[in-house]
Amino acid sequence: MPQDNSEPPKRPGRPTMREVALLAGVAPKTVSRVVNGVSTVDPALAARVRAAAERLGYRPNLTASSLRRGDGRTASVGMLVEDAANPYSSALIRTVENVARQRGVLLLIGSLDEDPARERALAHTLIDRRVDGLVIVPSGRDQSYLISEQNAGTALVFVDREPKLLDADAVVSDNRASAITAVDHLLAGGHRRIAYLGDLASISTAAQRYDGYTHALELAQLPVDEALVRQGLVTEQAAIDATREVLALPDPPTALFTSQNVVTIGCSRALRELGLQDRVAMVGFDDFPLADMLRPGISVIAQDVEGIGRIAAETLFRRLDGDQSPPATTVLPTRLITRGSGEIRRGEPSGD
Amino acid sequence: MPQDNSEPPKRPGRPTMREVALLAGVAPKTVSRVVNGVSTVDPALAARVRAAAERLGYRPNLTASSLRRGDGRTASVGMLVEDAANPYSSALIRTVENVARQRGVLLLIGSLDEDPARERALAHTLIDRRVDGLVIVPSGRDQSYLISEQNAGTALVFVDREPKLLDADAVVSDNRASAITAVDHLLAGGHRRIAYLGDLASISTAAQRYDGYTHALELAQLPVDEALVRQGLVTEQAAIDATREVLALPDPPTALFTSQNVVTIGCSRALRELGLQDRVAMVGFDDFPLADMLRPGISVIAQDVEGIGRIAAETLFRRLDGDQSPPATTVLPTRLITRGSGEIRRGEPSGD
DNA sequence: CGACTCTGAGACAACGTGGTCTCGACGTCA
DNA sequence: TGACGTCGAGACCACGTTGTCTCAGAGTCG
Repeated sequence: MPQDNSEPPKRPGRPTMREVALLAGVAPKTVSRVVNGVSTVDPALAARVRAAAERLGYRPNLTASSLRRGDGRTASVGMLVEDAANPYSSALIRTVENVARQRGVLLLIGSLDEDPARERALAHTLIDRRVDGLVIVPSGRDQSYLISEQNAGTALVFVDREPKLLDADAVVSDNRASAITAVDHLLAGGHRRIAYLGDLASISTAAQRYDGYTHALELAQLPVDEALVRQGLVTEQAAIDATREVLALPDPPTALFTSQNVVTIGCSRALRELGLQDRVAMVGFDDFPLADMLRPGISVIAQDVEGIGRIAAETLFRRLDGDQSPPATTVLPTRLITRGSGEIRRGEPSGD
Repeated sequence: MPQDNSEPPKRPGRPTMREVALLAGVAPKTVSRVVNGVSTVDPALAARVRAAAERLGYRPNLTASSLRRGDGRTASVGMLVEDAANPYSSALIRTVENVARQRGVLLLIGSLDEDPARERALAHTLIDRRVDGLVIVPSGRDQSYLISEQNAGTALVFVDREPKLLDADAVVSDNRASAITAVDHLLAGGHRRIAYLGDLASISTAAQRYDGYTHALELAQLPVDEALVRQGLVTEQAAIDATREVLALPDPPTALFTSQNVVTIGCSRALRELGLQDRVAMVGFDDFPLADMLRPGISVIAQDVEGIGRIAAETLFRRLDGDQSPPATTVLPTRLITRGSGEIRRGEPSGD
């Protein structure tokens, strides 16, 4: 029977089911039933329990609950991205979050900064917290360390880059084909000397984009001039420097293909500084905010980030719901968005 | 003693301490000691335990651990922001993550989309997972629902906006003074009709910025013309429409003060469409990527987002380390960044 | 050499919860 | 009316871990 003294609980720490049970005059198990909405509880009893819980400020302990529960699910999912602050990663996080929220699942996030050691360390920390699944944009070249986790029932979905030495679901863009599209677009503008500016060649997507670049040139029966290829550009400043250097060559490129966000922005900055933004064509990989507001607008290969995130999340939850089909890679198409910078023809300044 | 059959564990689920103990021929408690690096364990025994753990692919269960541990800490912190995808929120997340990582603490994140109901719901979900602390950019006007959690020992730090009906630490920018700085800057350019374009007046920071706007005008002995004030602009499109409307007035403003990111970008877009970007001055609140690459560059009041995030995280962990001093609000200064748009003088197009 | 301390490892219980089983009360029907 | 089924609530224990206590064996010292 509920007491009627109205002081708040003075004991430090949090009230437990036992205390609620004591106050309501029932067994802890009955409190458990009420909290979990089991329908066989007498409505009057349930009301008493709820009142007691309310009075004590009781909150169920999901940690204990998931420990005891049969399936051991924690209703949380880990997400490892390159850098939570960059637009691509944060858009991905938000999209996965949207899907997860509908299931009452929370996201644990971590940034890897392209560091394979951190990938392993953070993945393990997440696993030690028994997340139900992991969404990973991998930094390393070997995910075999996750095999035992996969066997133990942790759902794994890779995003942007496929897992290595591990058979798991992945959701990626068609990097090679998209790079070919970009370079073809520049070739159609009459360009014959097209530079490639990209980040670490060790990143598989970067490698695929470079592969597309060389392939497109070969198809056009053009040589790949090593002098026009600059890789390993990690910072905006590196991209700026590289752009200056290739444009200072005796026979400079008339167009640039940039393999990634940060590089694109750096190149764009360099072109502006040199006053060449209307004379040198540029197509970048990855869209970014305000790309349309620059003059000229920056033409890009846009990935379907929301689609990628949504499908990744859906794939993950399908696995958690018991889908046993063999792991598969979903390849999403990209889109060439023409805004001006990519439509500058050889020898003709943009009319913008 | 370790066995030497080398098959991987076939049992479904994850190996536990007991199984490691069994394989190593020790008591579970000894495994616990080894895992936790207790130094009193015989090195040879510890090595045997580690080998057994390795062979089984054992990973400690932090869920169970934190349940049993005296302090009940989970080494995780919840973070509720407006929208994980927006640059301000994602920068904040990343900064807090950096501090948290040094302590091996993980971040659980949630987006509120300015929905007070979601704030409460997500805060409770995080509490049910027994996060050690919460970093919140609040959406609602009442955080008293957190009082019991605060009493129960959950550390709380509010960011960007102070808590209401709750006494807790906060880290904010000086919104009112910064708005005055912005408006003064426009007044110094000779402007007398300055529009205010802002988002929901119900958001405390927006209200403070508006307050600064009116105050600056009053100090200059100028009237606040209601026709030049547009609030509740939540989307970029709303900002575009509002900009068009105020500029279509019989006596249009010659300068705009925009209270927030999305609004600033919308206004900037509208000015461009109208061809007025070099004639109408603009200062925005909150910096954003590429603001310097537009023509003219967008002058802004920049918050010290990294400072805010870092101090918020440090304050949180100081509380978790036992700091009992009364809750305090840390106010961080902002910085006016002049890039062109705010330096357009009345009646003179920018020379940019 | 016996009583002492000290050290390292194990036995035991408990953290907060939910699965399982039990049991009393009640209703039903022959 | 008595045997049986049903149903709601509690007793009991286990989930994986660690705090506490115990204890065997080694070391120490008068």
